Amino acid sequence: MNISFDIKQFVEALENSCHKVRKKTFSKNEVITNYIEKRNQLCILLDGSADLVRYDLNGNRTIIDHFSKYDVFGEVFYIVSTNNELFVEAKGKCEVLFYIYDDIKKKCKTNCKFHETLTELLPELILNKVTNLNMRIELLTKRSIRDKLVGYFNLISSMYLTKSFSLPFSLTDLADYLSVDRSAMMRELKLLKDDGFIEKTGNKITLLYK
Amino acid sequence: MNISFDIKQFVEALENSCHKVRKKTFSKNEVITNYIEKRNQLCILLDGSADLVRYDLNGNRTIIDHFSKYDVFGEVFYIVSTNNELFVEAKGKCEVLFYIYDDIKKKCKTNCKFHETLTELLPELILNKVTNLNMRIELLTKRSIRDKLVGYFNLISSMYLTKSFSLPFSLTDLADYLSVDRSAMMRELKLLKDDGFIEKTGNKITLLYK
DNA sequence: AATAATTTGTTGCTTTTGCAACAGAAAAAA
DNA sequence: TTTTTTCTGTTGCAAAAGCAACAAATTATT
Repeated sequence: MNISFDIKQFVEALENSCHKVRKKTFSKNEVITNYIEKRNQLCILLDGSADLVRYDLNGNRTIIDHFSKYDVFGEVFYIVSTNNELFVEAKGKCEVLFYIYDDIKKKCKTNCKFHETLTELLPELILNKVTNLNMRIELLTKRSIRDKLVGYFNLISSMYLTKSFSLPFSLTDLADYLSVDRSAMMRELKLLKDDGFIEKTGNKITLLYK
Repeated sequence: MNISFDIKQFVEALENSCHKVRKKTFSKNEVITNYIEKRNQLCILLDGSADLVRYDLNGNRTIIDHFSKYDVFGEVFYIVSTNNELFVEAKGKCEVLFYIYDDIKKKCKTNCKFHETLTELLPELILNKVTNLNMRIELLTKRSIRDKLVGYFNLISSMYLTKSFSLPFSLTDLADYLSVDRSAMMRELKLLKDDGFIEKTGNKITLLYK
């Protein structure tokens, strides 16, 4: 996305701020943070990729959100309801910046550059988030697995500006992201292939339509 | 929600701003606005209720979002992709404020009170939006109609702080909101009733569990 | 390099959901 | 008030999705 430059500014300002910011490194499958009521943490993924995951009472795993470089997450962006364990897990080596959001409102006495950058960039940062959430909702409201898959492929395709791409997810994770049964999704992928809509080798997809 | 006071401030500042703000009234079923690429309009619903609606290629109607007093909407919160007609329709008499977002960034020369209030309140406004979107996603990721219904009821119940409430939707609209077939939803509602989980008279629901 | 763990691909069977159609109730319009 | 329109409630049947189980392939770990 074209906000990466702004984010760099933001991160720099945050790191040089008068407030306490923690930076930490994680390796694959480690839990980066879990969402706790009222804490209002704001995290920035400086490097790597991670998933926001929930397990429901039936043991179904859902990938609520997928984060890559410079994405933001934390309770700031999510009201935590007690009956859902939410946590962010690293998909590989990750570098993460932690910050408590509430401090942003309390103006520091020295009126540092940090607050200036923050108030300027935060809305844009969050709007970017909103856009992602809306795209997600658009996918989830599709009525069939096929429509979800095609919708997702179109999204990736228009993001990378190519009809041929590797999925940023494993197929198992993609099913959890689209909130469908994995084997049913595999079946549908095969049908899409048989019907000549896509080509598929491993998790490399080529769109043949339009 | 507890942001209504802040929104009032916001609206006041907006109306007295140095920029062009349009206010307009709509009656039931009128189209308040449709989402147009790159316009970046920001709207505030001053009174009434309205739905953000999409019709897909198969003619399925989906209620993407439901707005009530002081909710914000517009392209600012949505990247418009060409293959989806998105519009907001009034569910009854509505009063709406229109504003073009891009003007917010361009600081006016006179450094008016408006910009101050705006930069202060906007992040909070949008965060509120994010929270709603996340709740929506949580509902949509539920794997069955029953889970979606129960999830939705729990939400309403905890919002109104009562186990007995009238649905803010017609049942037809609720199905579109949960993105499921209406008759299948009706069937599931009946099963929930038969299983003793809920009581239902018209669109008044009472939760019997917990 | 060998072993263990995870992911992919497939399938038969069951359950859930969607579709279509219709009658009655309720709400809106004339 | 009467008529028209929309919404609710129901059902049989068809289609889609979920579940479970397993082998093959791929990827990590030792």
